[in-house]
Amino acid sequence: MDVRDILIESVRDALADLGVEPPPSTVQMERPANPEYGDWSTNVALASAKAAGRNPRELGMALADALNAAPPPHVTAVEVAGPGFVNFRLSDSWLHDVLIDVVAAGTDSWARHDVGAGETVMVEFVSANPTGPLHAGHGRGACFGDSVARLYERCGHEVTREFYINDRGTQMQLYSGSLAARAAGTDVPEGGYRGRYIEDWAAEMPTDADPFEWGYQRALASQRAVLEALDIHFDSWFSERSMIASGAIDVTMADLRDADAVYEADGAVWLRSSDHGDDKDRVLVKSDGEFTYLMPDVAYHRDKFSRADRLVNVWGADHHGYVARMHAAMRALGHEASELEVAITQMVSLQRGGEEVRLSKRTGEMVELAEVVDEVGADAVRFTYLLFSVDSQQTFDLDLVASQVNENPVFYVQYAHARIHSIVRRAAEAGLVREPLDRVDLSHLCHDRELAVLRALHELPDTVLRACRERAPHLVTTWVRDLASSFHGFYHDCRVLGDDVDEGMTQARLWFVEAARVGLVVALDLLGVGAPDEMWRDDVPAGETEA
RNA sequence: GCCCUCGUAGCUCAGUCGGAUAGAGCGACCGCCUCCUAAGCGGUAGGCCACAGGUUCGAUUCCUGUCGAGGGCGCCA
Repeated sequence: MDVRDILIESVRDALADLGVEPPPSTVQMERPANPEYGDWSTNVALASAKAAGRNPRELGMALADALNAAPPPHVTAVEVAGPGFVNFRLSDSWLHDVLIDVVAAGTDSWARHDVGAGETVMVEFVSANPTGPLHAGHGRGACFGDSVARLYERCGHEVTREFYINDRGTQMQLYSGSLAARAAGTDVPEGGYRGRYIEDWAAEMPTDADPFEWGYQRALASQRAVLEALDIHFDSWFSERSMIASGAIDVTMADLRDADAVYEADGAVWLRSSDHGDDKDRVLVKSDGEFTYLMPDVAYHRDKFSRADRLVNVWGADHHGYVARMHAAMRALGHEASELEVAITQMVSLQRGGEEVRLSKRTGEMVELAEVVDEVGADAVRFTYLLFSVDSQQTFDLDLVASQVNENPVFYVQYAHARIHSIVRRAAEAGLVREPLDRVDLSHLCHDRELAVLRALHELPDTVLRACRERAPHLVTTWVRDLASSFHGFYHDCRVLGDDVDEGMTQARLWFVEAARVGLVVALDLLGVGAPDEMWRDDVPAGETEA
């Protein structure tokens, strides 16, 4: 049982014994930033004083007295501080229990949850038009979406990753028209695509190929390749065109009519989206008989709901205005808005040498995601995209990330893992075998550096849960940087192996190092970043030290 | 005009489901390798948490307003 739950239980029991009415609905138990305030702290006396009609400080004292009279496991002292915080001091043994939990669970189970059991989630992300390569701006949504999917999986959901392909419509026409024009040496059509890749691909295109189909496959192949390079794999690629053939669009329209959610005006068919929270009604079928982009999109989301309990969409900030209308459409079809969650990623601005690079497929100025991956590597790309909250705009300076390889935070974290592996390897070379955990005396682990690592490990399960709930993978990035920092501190100050290290200490630390490894591996996997066993700088060959 | 996100150290950003002394990296300065990889560790300097009100025992965190940055508000996709 987690120490936090133990403490919360004991607080509840003590409050009941003290006759506190009404009992608090929740008891907050957190680890204070300042060590002066103990290892764990609760504000329950402050929070429930008013309802109980008692003075917070006095209530806190009574609570502390009761708890001190019969201390819960690990607790050495309970004190009251400030306006009525009740602070617990624990022996290091609570952290040794954390180590035991971590290594018992291992990389498969530590920080795994079952809150999502029985719920299927479909994460739809990237969904770029098949009219060109993915650019660096798509990278953020790609890495974010995949990591969110990993978080849902870790929390027990059954997850499908889906890529929606807009394989019909105006943009496709312009794209294939541009390819054909380039191939023929004529001017690209008005509003067409002018990127360099158009020239390259037009040159590649066989003369007898259909520019539409060939161009479609070419773009798709390009996008798929770079996603694979980033270790992002979709379970399904959903074609917009397929919904024409399957009649899904017609069925959707019929459903909307049955729900009295559409009407005709000015020769067009309108969705009554303003009945469901949108600013205004939206056109589904134009007066010329063509669909707007919205109609197939609604049909698509309707289809997704037939395949999953919960939908998560990852959209760029330039699409946030469509959230309300899509929610409205889904409500009209009988779904709750809460079943469709739209995560908005703010824009990525790219710089090269401090100069802004504009991203636009139409003007042709772009930086391909594939170039970025080539320059800095997949791990650095993923880690960099997941460094910050997607609620903030991000500036990605290609030169900086490429040139600062040695200062990149991803290497800092991966290096911690490499150091662990190094210790394990040396131990094996020395013929050292870890004894069964129950025969190892963990009380050796009392160094501040060791305790800091164990405290961090205790937080991972909560961090994962919160990162999933808030769809915020950067919380995991922040956590793993913190763990790496604690571990490097340990590595610097504490030795695992050596003639001058007590045997019992070596045994305890071998298990300790295993626990740290579990934390690193779990977190890096959630980010989709590798955990290498060795890392050698280019200028320092393996086995040598720097001059 | 309306909607969304953001405004925290020189720079890039964490922290914000209300808590007790606001953190990291980079940059600057000063230290640490006879020792499991120095892609490492430690220290110094650097903040009216944009601004003004409000709620609260308590606000960087919640609410309102102002200012600033970016993105949206089509019978375009």
